[in-house]
Amino acid sequence: MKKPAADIETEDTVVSVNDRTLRSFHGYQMKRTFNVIQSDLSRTLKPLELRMLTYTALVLIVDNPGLRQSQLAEAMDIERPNLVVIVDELERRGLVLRDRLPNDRRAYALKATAAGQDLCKQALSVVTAHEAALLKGVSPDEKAVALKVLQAIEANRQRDR
Amino acid sequence: MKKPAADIETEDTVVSVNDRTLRSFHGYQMKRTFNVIQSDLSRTLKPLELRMLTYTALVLIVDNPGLRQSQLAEAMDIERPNLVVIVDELERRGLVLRDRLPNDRRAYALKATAAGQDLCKQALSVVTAHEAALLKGVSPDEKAVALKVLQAIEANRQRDR
DNA sequence: TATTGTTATACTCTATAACTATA
DNA sequence: TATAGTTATAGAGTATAACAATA
Repeated sequence: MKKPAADIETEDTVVSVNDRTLRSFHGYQMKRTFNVIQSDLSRTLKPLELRMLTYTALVLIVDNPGLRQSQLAEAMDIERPNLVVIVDELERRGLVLRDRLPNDRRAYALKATAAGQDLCKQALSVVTAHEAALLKGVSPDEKAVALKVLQAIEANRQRDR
Repeated sequence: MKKPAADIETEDTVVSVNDRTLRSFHGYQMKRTFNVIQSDLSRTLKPLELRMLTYTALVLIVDNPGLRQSQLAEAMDIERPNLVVIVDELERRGLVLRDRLPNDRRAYALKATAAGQDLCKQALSVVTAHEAALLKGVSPDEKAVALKVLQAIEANRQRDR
């Protein structure tokens, strides 16, 4: 069983890593937490044969029919080339369709099939339950503040300098 | 220039992705935010030839001399095999040493060299400045709540089920 | 037997350049 | 020329099994 990083106990010493330096290094906690979310969510979605990326893409397509791939990539904050294989996978499984836009034959209008909508609904329910479990003991107010901080960090992103 | 995911504007439509489903999917925002931290931090550390993982390992070794590799891996929440190459890199650059423990010849006691301590100090200062920039507009209270939430998520981790 | 560090390996995610077809 | 999607590719992070040395 793993122990929290704050104090690592060994048979004869206690190594405190939660000191001056790392207390101020939020990236450290962010990474640990993201690891937890990523691995727990992967396990949660595994029975549905979805990963975090394919799940996110599916939800976005279901909720935004007609979305272009480049819009979807932007919404997911990934590069367009990396989205191609994700949409490929969803399309191969019959969950989404690539329709051509009538007015711009370069782009696709992404749409979920009935199967895709169905799987999305199932996935949504297990993910919601999973997140509720992870956020147990956290009040709605605290959740809201945390989300606001995450969004602030994203807004403060330093671009291309 | 990228736009926020909440509303994706195109020439003739506005696709809202910030709806019922994704508002409740915190992993989505976590991932976006972690991407920002990861890529910004990589750029910040690049002049020092450090990455997030090598930086974290170096800080932990500097602050916890004598740490074993398995303890360090646990503190960083990564698997032991993945830590080996990280310590290899730091050792090759003369930043840390692998001393043998006298009472357990299987394990190493990790220690930072003078050069390692020096680089750690430099890295710490650029990372601190970088985090301050990312957290601009966020109050200390909000920061504290966010950190608490992250730690709660980690504590609620679902293991091996 | 169990643990520390290691090797090898596979999979996923990320990032960039260059191509095609359309605009 | 610019944009949408694609291909190819490289790099980084993560996870597991199996091994040697030591406990």
